[in-house]
Formats: sequence, structure tokens, C-alpha cells
Amino acid sequence: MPAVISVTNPSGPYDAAVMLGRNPEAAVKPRSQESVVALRSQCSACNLRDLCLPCGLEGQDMASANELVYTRRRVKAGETLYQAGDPFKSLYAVRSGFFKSYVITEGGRVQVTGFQMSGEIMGVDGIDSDHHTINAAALEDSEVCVIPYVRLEEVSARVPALRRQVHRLMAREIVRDHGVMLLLGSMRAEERVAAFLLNLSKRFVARGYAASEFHLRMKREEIGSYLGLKLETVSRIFSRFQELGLLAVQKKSIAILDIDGLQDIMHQTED
Amino acid sequence: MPAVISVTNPSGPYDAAVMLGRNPEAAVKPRSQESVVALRSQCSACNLRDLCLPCGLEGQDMASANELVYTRRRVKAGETLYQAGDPFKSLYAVRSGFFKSYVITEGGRVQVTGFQMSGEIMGVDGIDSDHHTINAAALEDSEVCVIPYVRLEEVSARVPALRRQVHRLMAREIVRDHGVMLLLGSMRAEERVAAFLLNLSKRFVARGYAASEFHLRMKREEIGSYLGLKLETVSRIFSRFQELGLLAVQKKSIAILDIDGLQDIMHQTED
DNA sequence: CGGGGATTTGACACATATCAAGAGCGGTGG
DNA sequence: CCACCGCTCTTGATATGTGTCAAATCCCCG
Repeated sequence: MPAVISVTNPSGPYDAAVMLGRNPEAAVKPRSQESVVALRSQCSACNLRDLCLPCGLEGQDMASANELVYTRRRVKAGETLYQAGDPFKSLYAVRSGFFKSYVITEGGRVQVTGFQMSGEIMGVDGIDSDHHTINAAALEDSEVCVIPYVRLEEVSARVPALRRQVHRLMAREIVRDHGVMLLLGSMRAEERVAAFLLNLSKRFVARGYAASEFHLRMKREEIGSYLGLKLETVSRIFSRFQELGLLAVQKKSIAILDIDGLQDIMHQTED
Repeated sequence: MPAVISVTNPSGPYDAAVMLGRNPEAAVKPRSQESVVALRSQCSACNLRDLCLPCGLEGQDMASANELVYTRRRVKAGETLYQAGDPFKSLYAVRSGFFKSYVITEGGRVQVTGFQMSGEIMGVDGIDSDHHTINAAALEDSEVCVIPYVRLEEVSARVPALRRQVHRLMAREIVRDHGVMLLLGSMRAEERVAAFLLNLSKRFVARGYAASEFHLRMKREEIGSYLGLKLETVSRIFSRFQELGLLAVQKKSIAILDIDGLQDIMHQTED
């Protein structure tokens, strides 16, 4: 049997899903200067280049990427990189640290839409309406490369490979979102948690870290929000996985003891 | 048995979401000629231009859009426009008709990821990996404009406004997906159904149709898949809404009797 | 005009949420 | 250095929303 994933569609978001701008004015206020590093970053020399926006670029194309990033910005744990309603100016590449992105409805409901780690790009949510539609907050002290969108447009105007790369980047996000929809729409709680852990593991591996031991930067509640579960359910499932010998959990420290076992749980066929 | 297509993904989709290529070779076979209309389409003369890809383009920019579309393709109800695993060649703009897009997991689980109507673009899911990652099927006899991706790259190379438009298009999809995540992750069944109906209504209005009366092209099961509910639940909620005087339902004919009421249900604050 | 899929509806099961209590841990201040 | 406080996490008991299974009706298509 075939397997697959996701889609596309240009149709608008549900009104339900309409995200409320938070407080545009507040966002306009200048960030503390100390948080902006004016050091010119060199994508071509960055050890994240193969994970990040310039991934796949070569020679002169890679050199062009250097023109994109002039500044970095530090974001302390708990602070936001941007909020819904903020004017859209730049994309951000995570240089170090860990972020969550989330939407908040009128009713105060929160939905975490993703967790971003080094090399991943944030901010494209603002391209369509010129204002950000989600919030991005650091889960630990972090640093991002600021990629002014106008500059990205300028440079990509003459660098086809970069244009292509931006398309890929956004398409990848769309494909990822389809995966989350699949998870939220048709997986049971245990499957969701297993998928979540395996996804994290895979991403850590891509960054040169151990596949089976890592530190969760997010709270149970945030995991729950992302997975469409309550925090107690997440906690219980961690405990259950531990009883099954799949996992060793100590608060935010996770050790995966049986990757295959987790995969089995994730792939459970419901019928 | 499908071949597994390894989709690159930095922040990749869950493995659960790993897409299995369906049968790439099969997709290469020529479509029946009769289904491809060689008539040169004129975006600038199309009545969908303000909803579709060229939306917002003016003058020469709009004229450039005419270069993008050389062919149209008809897809009969029940047939697929493309399937997961098919090589990615083109984007498609729905000219008439109605589509669903969906992913299928190894286990045979299906998740509808969206419904597309006239003016909406399909196919961007294939940009990242050069192969489609979702399936797109017509829910009624439909016609799409075929936009070869290489041509889109050529034309947008010299038309900044078009580049911008493509970015917007993809960003809009991402924002929409966040809305669906919110829906799937934190709304109760009644809220999901209300949001779904209001979203459909809004999109019909944008196309000049009545806001309160329309024909559902999809089955209860497909609505349920999209909303993360079982078909029986969708049916029951339609009935409940009818009892509440919010809706008049007759199989696939829907009349919204109380838009505000539906909105109230959708915005229920849970706390 | 017949037949099979789609829809509705009921009874019941079960997964997950809710409510509640307590434990663990880190930071702060006396 | 210890005690306290607040936050996070765990765990139990119970509630409830949605799924599952089943049957009847409808109706669309051939």
C-alpha cells in the first residue's frame, strides 16, 4: 500500500483560523541595541550553510548569499522574535537556540504550529499580508540571522539558484505542514507523541547531535499544544513509553531506548 | 509496492508523514490527448485573474502572465490531477471545478489536506523534492490551466511582480495551513464544522456566488477527513445545526440560515 | 427499475480531557 | 544554609466527546 502526504491550496485560511494581530504598534518600538549584532555574517563560512537557506548553492551563488545577512539578533529565552501583527520586514535564520511558533485566536486559544532549530527559517508567514500572522518565541537564549526581505528580493533577482532555493524553502514548509495535518487529523495520541520524538531525533541527528539523547526545550504544555493534546496526556504517554522500555524520561531529558519500537507505534495501522 | 521517495526536509515532515512515491513511471505516460486543450489561454482576459496567480499584476506584468499558460487540462470527477510520487513539472490553476488534495500513509490512512476551487493554485507541494508529495483529485468535472514550472521560472526571472506573486501564493498556503492546524489541534467538532462551512461560504462569495446556499462537492467522509472527524460525526453535527435552525441540509445541498449563529459556535471560548 | 454507495441515526465503547492532589525542582531571601 | 514559593510535571479518579458498530433509509447512476 501506498503512502504519502500532503498538499496545497491557495485558498484562504479559515476565518476560525484567522489570526489576530496582537499589537502592531508595540512591535515597532526599537529593539534594544545590544541585541543586534552588526557583525557581517558570512553564509559561506557558516557551519549551518548546508542546513540553512543557502543549502545547495555553490561557488558564486553561495557567495551571493553573503549579501543577504548583515545583522544578527539575539533573543533571550521567553522573548519573542516577532508577534502576529508586526510588520513583515525580514526572514530569520536560526543560528543557535530553539524557537516555537504559535497562533493565538480571539478566544485566547493557543496553537503551537512548529518548533524551529538551528538552520531553519522563520518569518515567511508574513510575506502574504506584509504582517506576521504567527508569533515566534525563543525557548532558550537564541540568535538569528536577519535576512531583510527587500534584500532577498534584490539578490534573488539576479541569482536563479537563490530564487529556486527560496521556493524550495517555502514548499518544504508546506509539505511539513501537511505532515502535521496528518498527525493532528488522523493519529492517536501515542502515535503523535512517537512521531514527535522521532522527528526531533532526526533533526538533531542532521545537526550532528546524538539521535537518542536530547533535551526538550519545550514544556509539556507546548508539546501538547503542538500535538493537539493536553499536557497531562503528553506526560502520561511519556510514562507509558517509559514503562514499555521505549524511553527514559527525566523531566526534559529524553533518551530514546528503542527507536524501532517508537516507529512501530507511529505506524500502527488503525484498521 | 511503492518506492520510498526520500523527501529532503530540514525541518522535515514527520516520518509518519514520510511520503511514499506512488508510481513515478506511471505518471510519465502521456495523458490522453483529448484531455489537453492546446488553446492558448489569456490570463489577462480570464475572469478569474483577480483570484488567481496573476492577481494584483498590472499592465505589462499582467501581459507577462499570458506567457505562463499554454495548455489546459480537463480532469473528470474522480480522476486525479496528480499523485504523490509523480514527477513535479507544473503548477495548476483551477479554472473550473473542484478538487481535494490528500495524503495517504503507508498504513493506508488518508488525510484530506484541502479543497481547491476556481482560481486556486495546486502543485507547489512538488517544488521541494521535484516530486509531488500529495494527491490531487477532482470532485467534479474540472479544468485546470497548466503552468509549467520551468516557464514560471523563466518569466518570473524578468518580472519582479510575478516573483512576488509566487511568494505570496506560497506564503498564503502556509498561513492557511496554520489555520487548519489550529482547527485540528484545538477546536471541538462543532467548531470545526462551523469553521469549515463559513470558510466555504466566504470562498464562494469571493467567486460571486451566494454566501448562504451552496452545493457540497465532497462526501461526508471527505469533510470528516479534512476536519479530523469521522463521517458519522459530521453527519450528526449537520443534523444538530439543522435542529438549532442554523442550517438547512439536504444531502449535499447546504443553506446557511444563521451565519452569526455559526460564527458564535466557531468562536466559542473554551474557558 | 434495480442496486450499491451515501447518509442518517441509535446504542455503546473508549480515548482523551478534566479536575484534583501531590511531588520534584530551582530560585530567592531570610 | 535552609525554608519557602512558584512552576512544572506526574498520577489518580472521573467525565465526556467522539469513535465504533450496526441498521435503516435515501437516492443517484447505470
